[in-house]
Amino acid sequence: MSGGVEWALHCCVALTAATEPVPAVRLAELHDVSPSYLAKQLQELSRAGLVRSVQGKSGGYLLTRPADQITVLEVVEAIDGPSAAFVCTEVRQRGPLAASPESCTAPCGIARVMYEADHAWRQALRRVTVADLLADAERAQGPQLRDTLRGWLTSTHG
Amino acid sequence: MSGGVEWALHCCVALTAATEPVPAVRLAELHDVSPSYLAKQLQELSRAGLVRSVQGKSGGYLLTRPADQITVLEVVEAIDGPSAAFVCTEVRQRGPLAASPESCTAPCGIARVMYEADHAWRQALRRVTVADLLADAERAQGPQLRDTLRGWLTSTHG
DNA sequence: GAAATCCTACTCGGATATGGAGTGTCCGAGTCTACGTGG
DNA sequence: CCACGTAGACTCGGACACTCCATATCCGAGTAGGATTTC
Repeated sequence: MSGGVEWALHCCVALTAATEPVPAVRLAELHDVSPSYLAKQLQELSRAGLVRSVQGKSGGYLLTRPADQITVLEVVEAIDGPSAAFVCTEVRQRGPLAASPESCTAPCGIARVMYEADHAWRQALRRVTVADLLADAERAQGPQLRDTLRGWLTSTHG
Repeated sequence: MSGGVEWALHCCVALTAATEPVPAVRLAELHDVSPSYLAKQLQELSRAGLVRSVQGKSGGYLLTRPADQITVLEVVEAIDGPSAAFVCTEVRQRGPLAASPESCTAPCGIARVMYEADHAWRQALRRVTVADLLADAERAQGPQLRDTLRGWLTSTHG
């Protein structure tokens, strides 16, 4: 899995506390990561429609939906792509003992197991929203976290 | 996910029907894949203890356990490695609003979601055994598949 | 005929090149803000 | 005092290098089997 997924999720959580657009540079500073690379991730989130980009002097990024309507799965798929990790190359139809094409209408057992596992994985990611992530962080670091975040995001930095 | 996982699984299913060691070259011919690359996958299966290698003139590979005692997860982990896809870099402890180390004894919400999803994925793969895969293939291609495989694997080829 | 020996051929195992995707970076196009100016 | 125009600076967006891992391959170490030779 791409490492940028973690950054993107953290950014979504931070944007939950934002009331005005937050530039990519500020999000990068908040998390102490490479600004130029984070910009790429945010770009992908923008393409996926999860965040809205505002151009101009006081521009930046903003969530397009309430945090409880953005699932972790959506963020992951925005960065890593929506395609499944396993791709069946139809090995059963190759070689000297190849199965007849008409007996291969349904995916083979191997592919089916992989697809089911992939489905279970996605299901687990779909169950959790960005709002849940923020709530968890508040539980660990104190309920004032949201306000602290908002304050830091909106304040002007040297 | 590594594409070799598919090959390895097909090989395990084929080895289910084998009564004597099957060389890597024959398995490659059976599935019409690159012999030298398949050899690497079988080597990893051997390292993981799923198959036993027999050297010498009529050597090859053999399952070390009954097929109903080999889960798909074991094969996947043998090829792709046992480590989880997601690695938490502890972003929460970095930057100007870093969380205090003592409040980070438990994994953060993001990591937890990822680990749970990973667990669900592995659980789904653990439920299915190589024997199940063979049974499924027999259901699709006919019950004589196992004998056909054994015959082809043991016969001498040009 | 049987046993010991040697040779051959075949097997796996690890070390070795290559390609593509992920990683990381940069600069240009676009646009909002703010200031200055004129009425 | 207000409206307008212009300049400026800041933003995102896409195009451009680099690195690392998955892919693909090869050759050497080791061994079982069989043929040969000898008793």
